[in-house]
Amino acid sequence: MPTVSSEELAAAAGVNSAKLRKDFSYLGSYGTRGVGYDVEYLVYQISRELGLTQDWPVVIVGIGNLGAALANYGGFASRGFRVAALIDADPAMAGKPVAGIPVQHTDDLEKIIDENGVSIGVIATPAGAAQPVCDRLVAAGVTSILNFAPTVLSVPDGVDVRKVDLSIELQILAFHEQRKAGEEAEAQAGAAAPAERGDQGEGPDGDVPAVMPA
Amino acid sequence: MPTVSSEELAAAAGVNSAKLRKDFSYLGSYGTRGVGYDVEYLVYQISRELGLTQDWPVVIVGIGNLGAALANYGGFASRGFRVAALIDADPAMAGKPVAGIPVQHTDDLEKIIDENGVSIGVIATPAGAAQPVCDRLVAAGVTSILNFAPTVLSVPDGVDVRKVDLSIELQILAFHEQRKAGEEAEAQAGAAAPAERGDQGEGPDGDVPAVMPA
DNA sequence: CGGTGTGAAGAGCTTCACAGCA
DNA sequence: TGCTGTGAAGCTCTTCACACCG
Repeated sequence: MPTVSSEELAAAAGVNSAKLRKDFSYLGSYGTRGVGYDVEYLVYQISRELGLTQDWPVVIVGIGNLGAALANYGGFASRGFRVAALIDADPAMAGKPVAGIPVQHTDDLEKIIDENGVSIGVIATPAGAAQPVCDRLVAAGVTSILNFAPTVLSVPDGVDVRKVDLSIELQILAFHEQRKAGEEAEAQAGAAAPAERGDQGEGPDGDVPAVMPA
Repeated sequence: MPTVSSEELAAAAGVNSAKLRKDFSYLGSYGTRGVGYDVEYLVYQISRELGLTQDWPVVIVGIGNLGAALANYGGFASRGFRVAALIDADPAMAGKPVAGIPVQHTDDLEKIIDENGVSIGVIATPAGAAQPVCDRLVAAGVTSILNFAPTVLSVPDGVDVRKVDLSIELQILAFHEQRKAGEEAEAQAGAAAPAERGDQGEGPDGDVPAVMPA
């Protein structure tokens, strides 16, 4: 498929084609009127804009189950991320390979950051260790942190933190589940069929419907 | 702290106090003018509305690193989730306890769902196994699925799917990181100081700023 | 007086609709 | 003719500002 129209892409993504065209237009005029978008060129332009064509060395601190899962996650490499190092506080872990990368000890954190030119750190430690690890990462020059620990991190200005709470997604599902149950009960009692959202509910976009008074 | 004002909560959450009050008002009028909100009562009301006071049995399918990490994740219990069962296709895993729960074999999936009244399933399998597992979960009565596998699942109407892509958060960080670098270069060349977002970047809300033409 | 609850104004985002180009 | 690129309309979400109440 050498070219694709905004209509096709919009249908695939579940959005309005005008919105898709407007969004693309912010990147430049990469489409051809009467034809559509050249797929290869479009992919390249979007990749470039998102930073996928760059090489981003990252370190993962805290090699428990989650850290190991992240180290093994295949999706990183294809998006320009390179796991430069795995770091853990447990001396017993040191040297052990995880996902083919030997785990290094926390003592060497600063050296590792420096030598690899790392600007993005992933924290997958227990809650208690997160803030100290964060402080050391920042002091060593990391300016973006992805935090999986259930703690709110404080960082100086200029450092970005994103917190991932694995239970939030479950909670959103439970919320919808609860509403489904409520609507069923309502439908039985009442008459009109309740509207149901049919979108593909793609991950992190916080699309919880407004809560109206009962 | 028996009561709290919208101003305090808003500051803690990094949002506007008017928004917070308006949001709360959709749940009912739980505040007291001149005083604020009764903390305990507020917590209860919000918990109830979000479904945290209910018991949600969930099954986790695919007990690799990620599945194990999820099974061990402490945040679930406190939000009303109970890991009813762990399921894996590997016979060698069967019976082995993970997070204190014995892993069961995929063969018994339907029975497990049924006996535990599970309506929420978590898929942490490799990509290839996700759709078949999903189909079986749905056939067995699951109506909400949290998908960690890098695949888009197709499900019948009435079933909610949420897809978590662990690399998306990293990508958002990398995007900001790239912009920081760009802005620095700009600031050196030009004069005006570029605006910088200072919020706590809380997890899944897809707040990527609009991309403007270079 | 202090702080909620909320109508109204404002800002930002989405969709429409069509001019314009291959 | 077909589909992009985009001004303008429409809509939703956010913030303001203040009446009202404990």
